[in-house]
Amino acid sequence: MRTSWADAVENVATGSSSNAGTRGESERPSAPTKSTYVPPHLRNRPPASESPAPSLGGPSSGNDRSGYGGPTSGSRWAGSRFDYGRQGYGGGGGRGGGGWGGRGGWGGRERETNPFGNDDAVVGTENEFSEQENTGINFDAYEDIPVETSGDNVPPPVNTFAEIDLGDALNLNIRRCKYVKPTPVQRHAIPISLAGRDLMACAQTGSGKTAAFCFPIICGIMKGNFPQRPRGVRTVFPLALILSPTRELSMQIHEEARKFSYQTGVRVVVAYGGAPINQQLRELERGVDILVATPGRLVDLLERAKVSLQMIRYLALDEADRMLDMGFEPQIRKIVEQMDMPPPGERQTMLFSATFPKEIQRMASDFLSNYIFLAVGRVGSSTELIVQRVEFVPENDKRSHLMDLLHAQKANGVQGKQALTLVFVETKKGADSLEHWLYLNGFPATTIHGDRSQQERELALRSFKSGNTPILVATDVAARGLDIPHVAHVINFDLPNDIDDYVHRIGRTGRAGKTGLATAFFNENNKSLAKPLADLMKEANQEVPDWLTRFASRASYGSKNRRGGGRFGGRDFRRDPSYNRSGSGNDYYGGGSSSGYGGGYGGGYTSAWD
DNA sequence: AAAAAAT
Repeated sequence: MRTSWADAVENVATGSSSNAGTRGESERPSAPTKSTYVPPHLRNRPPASESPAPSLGGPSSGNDRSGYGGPTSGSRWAGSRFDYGRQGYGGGGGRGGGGWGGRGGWGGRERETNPFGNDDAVVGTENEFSEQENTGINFDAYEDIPVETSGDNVPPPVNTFAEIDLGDALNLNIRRCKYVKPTPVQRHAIPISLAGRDLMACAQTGSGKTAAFCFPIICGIMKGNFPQRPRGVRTVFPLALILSPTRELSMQIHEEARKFSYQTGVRVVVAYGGAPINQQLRELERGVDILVATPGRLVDLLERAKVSLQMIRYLALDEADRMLDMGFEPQIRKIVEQMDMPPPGERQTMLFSATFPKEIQRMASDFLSNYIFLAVGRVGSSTELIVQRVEFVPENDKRSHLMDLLHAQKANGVQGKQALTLVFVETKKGADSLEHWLYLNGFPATTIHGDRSQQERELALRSFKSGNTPILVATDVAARGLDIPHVAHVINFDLPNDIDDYVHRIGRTGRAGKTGLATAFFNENNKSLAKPLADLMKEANQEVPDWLTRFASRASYGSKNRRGGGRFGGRDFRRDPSYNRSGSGNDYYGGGSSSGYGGGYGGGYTSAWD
């Protein structure tokens, strides 16, 4: 195991007297031991979370679908739940049960862990988990977000969760999550999916889309009557599949989905690379309704015939543009088109993407059936609650400049803890060397990037979230999708080449109703970003320094040729007159660029943030 | 050019 500066620094920060840098995760109090494995998403939980909360829900048997018992008294879903025959060996269900296949759900004596942690502490603790409950949803920022839908017979949006019949169990979890009202993407997407329609949604991270696709899936699985799934074989048959680009994002979706599905009897399992596959296999064999996965690991599982997609009724692709950008298209096509997944029309498919370039359009045509297009405008929080600053910093001055910022930040600490600062750099090597340098200078920093082991990545993220190492140096692995509450300051130590990456990065702050600060170090190497950056800042009512305006006006640094008009990530290309299904390569977004998505963001690309 | 993702 690699010795990490993060470990060393974390120990310093927590006052540990153990030998810096040698104290591995296995020695942490709540860490897994060799005898009892605790999956990543359950580690570091307060002990209270291990037992069901008496105040909410029913007795522990309320999660037990494999027993002989009739409906459990605690669950208001008892009646309907036990009607659809998923509880194994012919319990009280009127449909002559056994439909659960004996291996799904929370079998045997097993108890469902309470994903909310200590329910008694829901109000006003400093517990890091209760802080995460309202993951990044800033409801007030949603009032005037523009939304556009198109397609045949679009179901009308709802204004409250109560208008939708999601069922008592799910409603209770929504309350536990402290969601008071649906976000725009939820208001539109949930009725669409509940109506059984396919959906192509352009929406940003932080718009509440995880719930938007999870609620209908969970609801559908609870209410649905599915054919019996084979048992006694080592292959499992999930009913829903959620694909996402990064491991951390998959973990995060899994954590959220577990909250939404708590005590519904719906079991969510996550599978991603970098973690031992055997533990994930064990989780799968204990039953899975919803599988959350990264593409690589899922392909592995499919090739080993550990997972079959034959029973998939719901497919959700999250951050689809990101997945394409990362070269996952072949794997995604293999999963969706070349394995045993039911074709479009026989499953319900939801495709989420921040942008809508040609490749995504093609994917939408291939994966979706008579879909509804939904575009949600940018979330106000990302631009209005974030103060953006750009400073001209030559390459060689970056470190000392960073030090100045961090010193200033130190003064802003609350409760003896420094405010969380996320520092983005361009390369993995750069991340390590900056972290090392910060460490040498007495700053408690850790780092997250693709060259670190999954264990190190997860440790770094936890350590950052908890405030033990309040400085996180990151590559773009952390740019999108990750929800880290309470990041006070995002520093673009190295600016990205693409304005959308910039937007995603700064979107790590200004979440959950908090204001945020974003500082960027700009120099000659970032010329190409000058114009889009100046435009973006202007539009967000930020102060644009004169020198940046001058850089920007010198324009023509490969002008990005953005289209699509303003506020949306894209538009329904089916509405365009030039669109025809025979597909002559007539590219709505074309702009004459021959470069595809993989060839860098050329003309075929439209930003959600233009 | 870099990053991410299966072993």
